[in-house]
Amino acid sequence: MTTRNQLTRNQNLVMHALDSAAGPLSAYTILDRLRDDGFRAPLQVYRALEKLQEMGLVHRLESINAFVACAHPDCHSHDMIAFAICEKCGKVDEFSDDVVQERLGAWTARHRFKPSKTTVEIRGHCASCSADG
Amino acid sequence: MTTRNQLTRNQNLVMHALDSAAGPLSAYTILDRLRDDGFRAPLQVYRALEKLQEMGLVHRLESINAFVACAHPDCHSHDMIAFAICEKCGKVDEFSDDVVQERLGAWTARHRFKPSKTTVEIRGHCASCSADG
DNA sequence: GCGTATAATGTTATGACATTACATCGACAT
DNA sequence: ATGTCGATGTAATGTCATAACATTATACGC
Repeated sequence: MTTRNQLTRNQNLVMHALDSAAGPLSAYTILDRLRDDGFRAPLQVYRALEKLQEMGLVHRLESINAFVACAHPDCHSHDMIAFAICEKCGKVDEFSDDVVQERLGAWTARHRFKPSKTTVEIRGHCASCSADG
Repeated sequence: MTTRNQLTRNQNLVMHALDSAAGPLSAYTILDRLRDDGFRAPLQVYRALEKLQEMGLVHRLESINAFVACAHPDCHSHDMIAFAICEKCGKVDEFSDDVVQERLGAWTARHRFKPSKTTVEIRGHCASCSADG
């Protein structure tokens, strides 16, 4: 976690907000939670999030416009990360699948498509939430 | 294409706007293009889009907040559809992959996760755009 | 035809998410 | 001290999506 120590104040605050959260947070929710720390404008959050994403410490969930702390020690080891997002409780499971990665890679290679970012997000109900009803 | 004939006026207009477009359109772009046809408010577009998506005639691209006409005669034949989206020219390729579907299905089954919607979107540069530079 | 239930539409306002533009500050090398 | 570069502060604006409520169209049993 060498990168972790080089974070700026704002990046640290945002990272901590995500770490302490049970699930993903929207940028504006993060903003609200950091009001007492001096945050005033969305841009302070978005700028920090951008850097944290570059460092692989945070992921953006495209399908729900929210951000989540990376669950793995170092996410840079995978190109593609998949998410299972519970629409009831908000819990997010992060996983990677080499076969999926391979297949998508095969498609892009075959079509000479140069991928820059791949999104795999499954929304639904997690085990405990679908048990509830 | 039986469903196609049962579309309402608004649904028809939105469908036609997407059909005539080279690539995906945002809801507000659709709205602008339908001003002359009497469209005034975003909701007219969003309501039509919602129905068209239910019928499988239109897909929403989560990662770019845009909508695209389905490329296949009947998309209901697949649970999961993947998209390759060119960030330069906007071209979208739609495909499905049984192996990917299988693997994601295996993961959700193993974790007793009940999926409702799955998003697979690859952003990058298409063949012709990456050739350009 | 007539009443009625249901779906679709029109309109205004508002909520939610994200970026542009520009000024300032701090660390650091020259 | 000064130029440079990255981070920050702030206001304004742009973009995407839905809530709430009134009205109109359509289908269907009688």
